[in-house]
Amino acid sequence: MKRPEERSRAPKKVPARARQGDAYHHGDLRQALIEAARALLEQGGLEALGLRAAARQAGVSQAAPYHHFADKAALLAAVAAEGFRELTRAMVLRRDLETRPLPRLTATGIGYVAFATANPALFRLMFGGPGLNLSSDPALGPAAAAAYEVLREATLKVVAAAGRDPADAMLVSLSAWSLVHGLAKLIIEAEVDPLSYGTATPEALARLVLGRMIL
Amino acid sequence: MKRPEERSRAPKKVPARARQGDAYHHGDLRQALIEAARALLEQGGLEALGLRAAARQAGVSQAAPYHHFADKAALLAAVAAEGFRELTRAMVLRRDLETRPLPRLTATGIGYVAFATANPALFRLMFGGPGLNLSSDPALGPAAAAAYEVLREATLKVVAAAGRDPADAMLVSLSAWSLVHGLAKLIIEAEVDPLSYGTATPEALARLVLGRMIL
DNA sequence: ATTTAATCTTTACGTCGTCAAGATACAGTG
DNA sequence: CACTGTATCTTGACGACGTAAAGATTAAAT
Repeated sequence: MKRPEERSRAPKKVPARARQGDAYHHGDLRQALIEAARALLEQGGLEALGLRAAARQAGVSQAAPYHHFADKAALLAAVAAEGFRELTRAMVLRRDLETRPLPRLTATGIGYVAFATANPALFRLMFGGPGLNLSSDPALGPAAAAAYEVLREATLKVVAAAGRDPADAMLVSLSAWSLVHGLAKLIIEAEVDPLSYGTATPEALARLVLGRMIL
Repeated sequence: MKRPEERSRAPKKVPARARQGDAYHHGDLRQALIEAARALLEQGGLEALGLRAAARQAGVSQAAPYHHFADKAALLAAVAAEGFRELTRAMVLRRDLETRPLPRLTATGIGYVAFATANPALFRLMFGGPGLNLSSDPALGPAAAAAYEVLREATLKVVAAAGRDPADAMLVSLSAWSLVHGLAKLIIEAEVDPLSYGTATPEALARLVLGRMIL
């Protein structure tokens, strides 16, 4: 009984079928567990997400997940990594609606906040889930770095277009990241209400805050 | 057996002594539990903090805490509330070293980041501990609001001194809060290393980022 | 067709949050 | 001072969780 960390995970020689009558071998339990975890996350928040609950939701015994994930943290990391990829998509999607550097940066930031507020439990998991840090899982760090890279690149272009010292770009990126991350977290955790600021949606509030941002 | 939520908590008619030989009645178990929780938090992080563990640390049986806290979330809320009061002190302390409005605001923000990075587990608990939201406990929301008030007041003064529209103050406050909160969270969770920015301490990095802040 | 390896199940252990029932000590009344 | 109520603490138990070990079942390779 080989344990997941020692198994080759890349080629995986997929069984080419996932026939339904097969009660024993599931087909792709790994993905099913990730999806089950996502569903639990959206319905009951972080506390509702557990290994046994995910196994139940996937219609499988409680110990089955251990053939696909080393432990609970590994499942959470897989879900979080998927979250970071979705966050990246959310930012890129909005960024590409604009052409000039500054609006592109602003749109990227709005995408960040929009994703976070639309998926609060997932966002919470991504940053500081239980037993989870960005360097724990080998796939999690890169996924997070890719997301940040979108923000970093956008600020870099703005700094260049503004004729600023490129050496400042790193700090500007960090500031921008801090601003959008903090705003997202505050809306989620501290229950900052967009309505209190005369805006209907979190995106609109993000637009207001980011509009005040000066390099 | 009255339950804590129905008990009068204010006057409390303190037993006037906490003699040591008394193995049964503890003296002030409530405070002892809070302190035990704080110790667990600092040593083992959020996951190490549990009702049973706190009871063990306080040298008391597993069910004893239920005479002082309705459930686990109530204990966490008490610890978090204390955290918010300490955060407030940390900000006020640094703010009062300055006299001009803008440096006072900057110092307040640096205090925020310094406190968060010095007490990462506590800060995590304060914003989004398990089963904890700022409106769950009747004492938690006010403690958090008091902390924010320090930041809000500092930005208000700066906005006034700069001759800006006071109506903007709310948004400026939110932006400042977002910036320091995001920076603190990123240092804690995303492992942003101050050394990568040529600074030795989180405070120094905060000073750099906040130095870029323009109203 | 036989073997090997991967996947899934059952059973079990220790820990956790929580509850119910009982023991113990304090506080105020007569 | 004795009595009584009430707050506090203990023991014991229940169900849920993460995890491990050992066995059953199926797929893939020889």
